[in-house]
Amino acid sequence: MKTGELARLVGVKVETVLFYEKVGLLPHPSRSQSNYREYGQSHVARLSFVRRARDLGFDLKSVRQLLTLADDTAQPCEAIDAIASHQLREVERKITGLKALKVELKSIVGQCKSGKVADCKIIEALGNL
Amino acid sequence: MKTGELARLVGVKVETVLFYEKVGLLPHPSRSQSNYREYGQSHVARLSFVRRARDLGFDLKSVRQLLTLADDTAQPCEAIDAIASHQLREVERKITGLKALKVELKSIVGQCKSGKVADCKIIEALGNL
DNA sequence: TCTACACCCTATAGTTACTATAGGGTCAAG
DNA sequence: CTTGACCCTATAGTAACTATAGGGTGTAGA
Repeated sequence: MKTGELARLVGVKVETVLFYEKVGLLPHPSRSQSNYREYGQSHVARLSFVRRARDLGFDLKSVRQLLTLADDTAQPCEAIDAIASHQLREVERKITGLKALKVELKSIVGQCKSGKVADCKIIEALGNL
Repeated sequence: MKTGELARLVGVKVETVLFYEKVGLLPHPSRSQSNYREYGQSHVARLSFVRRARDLGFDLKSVRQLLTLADDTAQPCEAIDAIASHQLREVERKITGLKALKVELKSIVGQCKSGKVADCKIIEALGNL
């Protein structure tokens, strides 16, 4: 299949497919006479892997590591687990941060709907502290 | 005070101060004979406001809007409230997404610490689905 | 007085993970 | 035979800084 079909199949944009190829996450496919890329099932699998990892919040560097590790099937998978664990901790850290943020925003919002900016609690909260 | 002192005072890098000036979030300060920037209390307040808003997750566009609105103290502050409410909804949306992520990552992590990559549940989970 | 060092200046490039644009070729249908 | 949907490459833009290069300034110690 060509680029557009692969992209549709996996649910990414054509440009993203090209981008992943450029940065080495997707192998260079063979080309047709007219220089069109020709992808097979292995490319579908690889691209899906990348997307799924990205959706789980792994950055491209981690995805690259995971792909490298995944290709060496005889190795123990502690390194893979370490990357995933790290990612889990990162997600937990982000949630904690955002929850604190939410509390602060909640205490601000709705405080001065009918007031003038001069007495706005939001501006006050941002100005002080 | 000069750039380094302002930066230290508010807890940002010198480069960030210069960046905020360049993009119009901080007004151009006056200059000394030797062309050094000279900041006063108003700059400290403005920079603190920007940082605090950024820490609450507002993007620079929103910060710009808030600053513009804050400068017109006679206006009703509904517009300000709207921006903050939107930000609150965004934060809640992100938390929801990250929580789902966390559940998935948790179900993966620790599944195959002592196995080989060939049987790695993490790689499996990323490959399928 | 010299000079070392911390600080200031400008302008430009790099970061992440794409997304968009420009300026072209290819291919099947009407 | 031309319109439209698709493909190609290369380059620039996005957010919000961060880092670098290549220079000037100001002051404290030898």
